[in-house]
Amino acid sequence: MNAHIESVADPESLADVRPLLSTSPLFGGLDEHALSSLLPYVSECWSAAKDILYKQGQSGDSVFLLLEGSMKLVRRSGGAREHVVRLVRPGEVLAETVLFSSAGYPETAVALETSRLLAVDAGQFAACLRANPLLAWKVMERLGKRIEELQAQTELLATHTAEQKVAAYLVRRYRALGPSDAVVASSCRRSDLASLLALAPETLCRVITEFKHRGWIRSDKGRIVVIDANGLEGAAP
Amino acid sequence: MNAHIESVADPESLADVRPLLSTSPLFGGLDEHALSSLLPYVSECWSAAKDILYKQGQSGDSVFLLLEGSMKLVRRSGGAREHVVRLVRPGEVLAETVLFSSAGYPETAVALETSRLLAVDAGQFAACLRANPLLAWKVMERLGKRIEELQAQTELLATHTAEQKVAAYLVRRYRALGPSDAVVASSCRRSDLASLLALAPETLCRVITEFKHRGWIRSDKGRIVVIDANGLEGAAP
DNA sequence: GGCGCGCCTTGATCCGTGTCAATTTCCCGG
DNA sequence: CCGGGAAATTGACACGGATCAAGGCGCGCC
Repeated sequence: MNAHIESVADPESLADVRPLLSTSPLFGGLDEHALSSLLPYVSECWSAAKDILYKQGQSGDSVFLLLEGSMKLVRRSGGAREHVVRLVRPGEVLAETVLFSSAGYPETAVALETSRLLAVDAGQFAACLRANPLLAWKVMERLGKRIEELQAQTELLATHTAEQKVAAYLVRRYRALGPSDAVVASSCRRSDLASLLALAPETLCRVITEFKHRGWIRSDKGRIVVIDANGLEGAAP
Repeated sequence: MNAHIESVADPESLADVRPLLSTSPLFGGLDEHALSSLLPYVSECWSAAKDILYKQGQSGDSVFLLLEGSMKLVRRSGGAREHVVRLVRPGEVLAETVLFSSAGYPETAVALETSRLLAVDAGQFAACLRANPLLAWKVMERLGKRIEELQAQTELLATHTAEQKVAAYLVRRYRALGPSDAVVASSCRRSDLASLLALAPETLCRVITEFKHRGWIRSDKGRIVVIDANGLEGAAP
């Protein structure tokens, strides 16, 4: 049930990791020396669908980079109420805040499909950051992006009408993926998406059927495909 | 109407700036050399009530540290609808994302009362970050805190009932200030607070009077004083 | 010190969305 | 290929909060 983490001592794994690092958005552009200093603390890691990669509150000893697949980050605050905070796609970083906070993982990470990740030891990574300004700079850029995403998310939740929330979300995802790929939401249950947008699953369903009738999107078994981005934008002020 | 920025060449100002820096949460703990390298790019800066410190979209050339007073950050997205994104208190940093993004200031900063700030040149500060790993580390910690705050804010907005939103906000502020100071919201209009919580001003008003009747808070002309934090917590799941 | 504007407050009404419940579809295992 | 269960859909209904409208208070300006 838990994620399988490849041993760092596995030579096969080590051989694989380096090219993965250098092509990743986070570590790309680092010089040879920086990459080598990081390498011993990086390991490949797989999660099958529904696997829990880490649990909220658990002491955080790794930061993750998602290579393939997708994951959802779920947070349980106070009551029994559980809330999807984020959907993670390839190229994104999970559990960044573990680097600074000693409170452990702030949320639970669950794989939506079979996923491949890189796990980076948090303590060693922090040490590398202090020694390598270029790497530190890249991490800061990444944190800045996360802040912008979160601001967009708060704005989305501040919107009152359900149609605006969904339209704004679809447009944002559509733009982030580039117009080449119109598949916006995939491999996540409707109820997960609803939770992310702070909507009841039934409401989300109604909005989606409405948008389909207007010819803005197409819903292809679990996937949502954007057809008319302009139409959606008109509904998301 | 605009903020008054002291010239960096003003010797009086320069003399003042150093102790301000070393006692600030962001720059405190830096060695002499780092402080000195930063000093030429830091200037003191005042904003009177209702002054605009910077405007959304304007090219961002400075990051700010609030020393005294309070400010609100307002964002206008798409439509004419304006939305308060954040209330800033002394010790906090404004416009951090300007360091990484070239899109200019992401929001407009308005002073709620007479406020004193430090302005740090963004380009020079970025250069210092690259040269000084300890400073970079402090900035990253700060960014991590902002991310946690934003996550708390999204969670707050995802809450559906108005009472829960207000109670959660008051408790969060109360804890952040330490139990010594029970004055949670001050110097901001009710409508600003309502906008921050994505509520209609009328609704916020009703909730506040309700909480007063329950003996949880006291509302003293523009200020809100927490009396019974436990009671509030009971309403904020 | 009095006037006037703007904000807070209070009241009444309506719409949107959460909730509950029933049915259908999808997915996976037998 | 068929069967079971979970998720997705669709419908009916009630409730919370947004909206509209009016009154009261404080504050700044003259």
